[in-house]
Amino acid sequence: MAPKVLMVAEKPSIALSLASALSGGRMSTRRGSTEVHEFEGKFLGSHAYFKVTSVIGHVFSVDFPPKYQNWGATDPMDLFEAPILKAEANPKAHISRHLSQEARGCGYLVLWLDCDREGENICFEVIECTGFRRKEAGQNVYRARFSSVTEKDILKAMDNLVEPNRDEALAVDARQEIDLKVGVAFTRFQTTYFQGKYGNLDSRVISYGPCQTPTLGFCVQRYLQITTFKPEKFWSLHPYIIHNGYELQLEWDRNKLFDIDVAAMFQKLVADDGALEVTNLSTKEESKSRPPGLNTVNLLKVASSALGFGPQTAMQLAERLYTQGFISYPRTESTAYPSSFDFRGTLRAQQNNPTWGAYVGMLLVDGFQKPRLGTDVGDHPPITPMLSATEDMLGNDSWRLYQYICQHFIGTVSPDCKYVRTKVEFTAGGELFYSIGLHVTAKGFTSIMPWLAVNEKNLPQFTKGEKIKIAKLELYEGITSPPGYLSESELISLMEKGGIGTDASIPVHINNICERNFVQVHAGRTLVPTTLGITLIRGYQCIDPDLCLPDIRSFIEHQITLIAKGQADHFFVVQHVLQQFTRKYSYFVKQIESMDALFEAQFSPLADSGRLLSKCGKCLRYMKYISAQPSRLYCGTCEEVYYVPQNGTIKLYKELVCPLDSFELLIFSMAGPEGKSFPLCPYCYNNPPFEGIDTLFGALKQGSSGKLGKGAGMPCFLCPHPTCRHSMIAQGVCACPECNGTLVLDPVSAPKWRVYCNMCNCLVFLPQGAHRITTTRERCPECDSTIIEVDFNKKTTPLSDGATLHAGCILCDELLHSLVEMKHGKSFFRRTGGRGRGRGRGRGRGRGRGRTSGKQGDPKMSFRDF
DNA sequence: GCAAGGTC
Repeated sequence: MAPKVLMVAEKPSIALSLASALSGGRMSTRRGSTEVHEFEGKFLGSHAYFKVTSVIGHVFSVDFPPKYQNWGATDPMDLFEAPILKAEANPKAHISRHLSQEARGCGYLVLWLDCDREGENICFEVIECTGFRRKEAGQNVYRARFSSVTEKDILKAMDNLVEPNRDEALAVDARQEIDLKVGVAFTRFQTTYFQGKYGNLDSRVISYGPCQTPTLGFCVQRYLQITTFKPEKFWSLHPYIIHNGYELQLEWDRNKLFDIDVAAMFQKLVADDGALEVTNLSTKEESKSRPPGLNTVNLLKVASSALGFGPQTAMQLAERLYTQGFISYPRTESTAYPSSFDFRGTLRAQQNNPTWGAYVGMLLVDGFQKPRLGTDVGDHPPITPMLSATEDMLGNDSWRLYQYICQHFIGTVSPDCKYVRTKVEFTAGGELFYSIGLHVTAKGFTSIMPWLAVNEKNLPQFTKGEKIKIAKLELYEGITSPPGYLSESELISLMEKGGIGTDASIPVHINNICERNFVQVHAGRTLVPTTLGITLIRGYQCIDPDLCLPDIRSFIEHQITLIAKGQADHFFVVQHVLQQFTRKYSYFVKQIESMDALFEAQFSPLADSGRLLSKCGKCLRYMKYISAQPSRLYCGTCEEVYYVPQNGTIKLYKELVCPLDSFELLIFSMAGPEGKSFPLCPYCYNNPPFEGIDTLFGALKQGSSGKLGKGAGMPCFLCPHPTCRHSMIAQGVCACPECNGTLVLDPVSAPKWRVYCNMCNCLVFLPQGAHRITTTRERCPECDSTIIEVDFNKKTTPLSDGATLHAGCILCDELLHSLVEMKHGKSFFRRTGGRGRGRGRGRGRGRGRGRTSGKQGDPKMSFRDF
């Protein structure tokens, strides 16, 4: 039987290209976790059956075991020596299972992962998943090394299969462990230290990372340059002449002087002379080079500085253009085109484009240029257009990015821009002056990239030795000015130079420091650090400047490169680096007070923050509500903090009190018109009073609503208190038709009365405009739902005799049922939570909510006709 | 609630 060969690429697009190239397009494709392309062909000289599939980036990512996940119970110091686990990076994609299934019965595994360290690491993840080399012998693993995804390179790689490089893969393992331990330890420590102390410190997490912190460092460094800048006056001598009808201001050879007396002395010398003598005339042909191919980082810089798109947005737009077939793969470091690149074909695709088709047609006729040599990193070719498009097809934002990519590509194969530069030199009173003229002789690529055009400047004719009267002599007084805030584009350059992040992760790091409220993006996409960002960096500078310098990344990179090159052992390198960071960490902890001194000067203590909101059940004094993230209540008397749900508004709930702990109840309203509102007791929310409540309602902890977030405690709609009128027991109406949850009455939803599910996003509108809707203690004899009482508005009451009061079951009462309307949030079809996590237990007991089947059978069915 | 790196 012909042997089976499994080939695995890093992403679906490469699997497709590979399969197409190797099969000559004769293959069959089936769906799976990722697509699988199958065909027959030759492998190592004999007939073989091929399957080509892919992963989607890394299969695994590292994390700490569960017992280290509890912030309160883990000393961050212990993280350095903690074990680490590899878990599937995207469990929903089931890549591991996919690979193991596809590998079954295969005799050969060929690894086509990207040819960089990360790719090498993924090779071993794939080997792990397929179980190759573990089961029977006779299984062979090969690594294909390809420098581009072209048919030529693919075939060449097939003929030169090698072994995967374990050292390179181990270097990545080392980086993962180091980044995890260092990042998480510092982040947890400084978050818990500062978060608990200051009220107006607006950040849920004060993160630290060997990439994000130096990135922030760059922004703050510029900020400090600006604030510490001392403007200085300077003076410059500018003679004006009128010659052959031109009025000209000449430049001074000394440019500027910072001493007015000396400048004035030169002014006098020149003025006394009164005339300028032309001492030299020179002309030179110069050229401005067309750009090399476009890589990701340069695309991001232009997108930010010229198009106003942040890196994250730019990448999203590029990604979409790529999947729609308008541009080539947008993540590449290379600026050199592969030798086989089809310039003519790529240009031809654009020759009918209404915007630049004419120019492209001209290039095709007159002959286009070979592009400049760029650097070839061996990943992907530069970013180029594929299909021609117009603005109508793409929409404004995509179009602008696409337009740039096209202009850049066409620019790379256009002629250089040629111009003549004329310099005329003068002397007067012993001082030298000059004027420069520019005359473009061939626009070249600047006709397609007009913003790079050379500005023409005409000069009149001069003759050497000629003397020209000075029309006016100006002693210009200027003042030096500080640089502007760091632009995003400058930051990207600095990161690239400092080796901070990669083309794919640079946008993520920038986004991170924005989201953590360390910097803000201002007009012109400049990055302005916040008080928090500045204080953090100044703190690191006080304690251990290494922590925020780019060298911290280069140090790690350098160390793991030793592993990659086989010059050092993985274990010892990790141990050594972690030892260094452990020392840095413990020194940082010891010295944290010097950083805290800076925080004290900028932020106000908890006791001075927030506004009085509700009474503490322990001391019966008012607690303060601190709205800065993470929003929380602070009891100054008990010195206790009670977190509340985030991303919404919180109000006192009619001075009602929790029967369990005497804390005053609050009403939390999620943002948005359909955001639900619910009561909660701050104490119960932080300390769920019923044992097992977190496992019982585990689905909520998973963030079924998204808004409550992980670790959310127990709002009243989850409370099983049998008599409190705010509990789920009292406010629950019936079972959720969508999940295992319970529909509860939104107590403050008047006049748009509604019930919502306490688990998923199911929303049911009750009779609108009613004066009052309340739950009763009665249950429906048919379906066991809670009977609700509706007090209709006098004017709009649907009751025949003008009565306003009506009680009934929303499922079985004909009138109520006809007035009820079901809505969903976005995820109609998604079952959040999932069944069988222990929920349902304890529910339906006592005043069960419609789970017991009445004559209608499954209550879900009754929602069909809503 | 935490890092950085893939890719979607």
